[in-house]
Amino acid sequence: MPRQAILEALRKANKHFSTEELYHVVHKKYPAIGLATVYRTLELLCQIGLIFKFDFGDGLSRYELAVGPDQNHHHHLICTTCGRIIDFSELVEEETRVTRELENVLSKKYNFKIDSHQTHFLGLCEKCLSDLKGSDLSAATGTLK
Amino acid sequence: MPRQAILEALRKANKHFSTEELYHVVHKKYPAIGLATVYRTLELLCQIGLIFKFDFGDGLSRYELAVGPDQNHHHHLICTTCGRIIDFSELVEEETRVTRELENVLSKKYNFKIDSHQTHFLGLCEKCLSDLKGSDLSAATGTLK
DNA sequence: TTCTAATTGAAAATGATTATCATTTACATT
DNA sequence: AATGTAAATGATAATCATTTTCAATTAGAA
Ligand SMILES: [Mn+2]
Ligand SMILES: [Mn+2]
Ligand SMILES: [Zn+2]
Ligand SMILES: [Zn+2]
Repeated sequence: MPRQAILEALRKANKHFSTEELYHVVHKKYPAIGLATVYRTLELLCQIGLIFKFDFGDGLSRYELAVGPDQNHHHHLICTTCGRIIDFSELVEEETRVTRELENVLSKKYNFKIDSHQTHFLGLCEKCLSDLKGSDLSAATGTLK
Repeated sequence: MPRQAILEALRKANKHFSTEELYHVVHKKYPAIGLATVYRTLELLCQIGLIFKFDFGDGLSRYELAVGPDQNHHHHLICTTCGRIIDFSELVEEETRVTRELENVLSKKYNFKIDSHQTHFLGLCEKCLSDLKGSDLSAATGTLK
C-alpha cells in the first residue's frame, strides 16, 4: 500500500520531486508512511524504470515519471545560480535521431546496454541574467552618492 | 599556491576526480593543504569555467578539466550497477550540430544563457551485463545439486 | 491457523559538503 | 622596513540528505 500511494502521488503532480517533498505529499493520504520507505520505493521504481532520477545540483535527488502516457521525452535547462529548472522538448526529432545512432554505435563498441540518457544544459535563467547585469552595471558605475 | 597545486594536479592526471581523491594527490606535493580549500578551489574553478562538475550517481561530486588543449568534448556512459565511467566522443560532429541548433533555439525562447551541457547514457557495462546473465541463468536453472 | 519471507517505520549511523573562526598570507600604502 | 586591510587558508564543528539497523507488522503459502 505505501508503494502504491507513492506511485500515485508521483502520477498526479508531475514536477521534479525530491524525496522529502514526496514524503510530505504522501503523508497526507497515508500518515503512517515513513521517510525510509519513500527512499526505498523511489529507488525501486527507478530500477524498474518507472521513474527517472536526477541531480540538478541542489544537494538532493529529484525524480519524475519515466516517458509514457503522462510524460514525454524531454531534457532540462538548469540555472546554476537559482536552481530553476526548465523542461524542454524542442528539436526532439533531431535529438532522437542522433541519440539512436549514438546508442547503436556505443552499445556495439563498448558492449554497453543503454537504458536511458539525460541531457542537461547549464547556465543562467532570464531572471538571474538580468540580476547579473544589474550588479555589473552598478559595479562599473560605482556606488551612487 | 594551494590553488595552483590543485589545478596542476587536475591537469596531470585527467580522470574524474572526487574532492577527496584530489585532496590526497595534492597532499603529497603540498602537505599543508586542507580539505576545505580543495572544496573551495574546485567550486571556484567550476565557476570560472576551467573545470566541469559531474554527478555520476555515486554519492559524491567529480570533476574534470573543461574542454581545451588537454581535453576534448566528450560525454559519458555510466554503469548504474558498478559505477564504471566510459568517456566517449563518437559522433561529436553530429552532436555538436544539434547542440548548437538547440542552444540557439533555447536561449532565444527561454532567454537562457547556456554555459555548458552534459549528456549521460545510463545502463550496464560489459562486465555487469555478463554478471547479470550469469545470475539469470542460474536463477532459471536453479541451484545445481 | 501456522510458518516464513518481504515490507515497513522509527531511530541511529554515515558521510559528503558547508559553515565557522582564528590564523596566515598577499599586497598596497605609508 | 613597518603598517593596515582584505582575501585566503586550515582545522574543526555543524549540517543534512541518504543509508543502515532492527524490531514489529504484513502478505502469502502451506
Ligand atoms: Mn523534467
Ligand atoms: Mn570525462
Ligand atoms: Zn536563475
Ligand atoms: Zn558495470
